[in-house]
Amino acid sequence: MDTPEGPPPQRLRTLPSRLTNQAAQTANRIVGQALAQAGVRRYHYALLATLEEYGPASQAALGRRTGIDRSDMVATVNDLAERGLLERAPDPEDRRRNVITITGAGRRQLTDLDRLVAAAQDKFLAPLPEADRRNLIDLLTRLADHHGDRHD
Amino acid sequence: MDTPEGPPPQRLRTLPSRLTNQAAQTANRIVGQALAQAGVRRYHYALLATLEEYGPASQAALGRRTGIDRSDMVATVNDLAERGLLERAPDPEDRRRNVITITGAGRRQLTDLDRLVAAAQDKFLAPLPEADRRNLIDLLTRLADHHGDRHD
DNA sequence: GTGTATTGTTGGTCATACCAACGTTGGTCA
DNA sequence: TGACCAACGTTGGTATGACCAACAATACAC
Repeated sequence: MDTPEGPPPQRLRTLPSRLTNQAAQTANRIVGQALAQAGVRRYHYALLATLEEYGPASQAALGRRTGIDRSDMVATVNDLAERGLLERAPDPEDRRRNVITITGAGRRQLTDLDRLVAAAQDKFLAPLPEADRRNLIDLLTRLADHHGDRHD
Repeated sequence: MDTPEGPPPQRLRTLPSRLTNQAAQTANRIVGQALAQAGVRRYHYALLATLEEYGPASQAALGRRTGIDRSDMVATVNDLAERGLLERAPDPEDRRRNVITITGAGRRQLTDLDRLVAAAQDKFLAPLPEADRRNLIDLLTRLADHHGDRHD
């Protein structure tokens, strides 16, 4: 066999949306595999990191910070609560809310995850020297800032 | 109250994999909406573009070029065949294969899609001046080239 | 000829990202 | 005080993309 691959068409080869997607797919594969070593997914990591940085918060507030939908947040909190990585308690000051608090075990788990995620970033960005990495982060940040506020 | 939004945690804010994902999500939303105006999805566009550029090919070959899985290719070809945008015929020279050929209607549709996709790219990259766009494409291409050949 | 590979196809799985609707609760303001 | 409206957690969906395993038919190599 000798035609294992042919290049994708010109039209797609340099299409920014497609390149971005490919990179995201690669990143997700690498980060996903890394997190899987600890038995968690991206949502879990994002939630633990947010809790540790901002302290206890309601599910809705956590959803706003992480970009995770309210309904998906329910399942994510369920998962982590079952493992004792966070606690869900009714908010006495507003009975509509649950207060979500990270536990000691959660913090310890987060430390491990940080290490795994950092290694994954390095693998993802392997071909780029430091200056290019900063450059990429800058460009993507500008895209995120511009599109961030949902102006459709 | 007045904290409708808070920023995501520091840990996530500059995480390359996350920034890449956000950008990809934005791109997919924009491109997806554009293609939806013509009633198609990304796979459909990729397939039509590949057919037009390389001419008739088997489903497996098309899958290799586009990165679409064989099984997903079946459904994609089904969709487009039903609409008369391509034709599926058994290959007389290799009876395992189907030869997929784009039709005149397919070419016309592709012209429209090209226009929609181009506009979507522009919307996606709106905050970046031309030099930065080229820069971004370059960086992402280098990532794709490095990760392209599945070296896990 | 026998065994191996490829092809199209079926029928799944998983993760992410959404949306609509519901009952409960809080807050507004008339 | 009561009527509305908004926010919350929750359930139960949907769509898309990206996979994987298995199968019968066919081609190819030895």
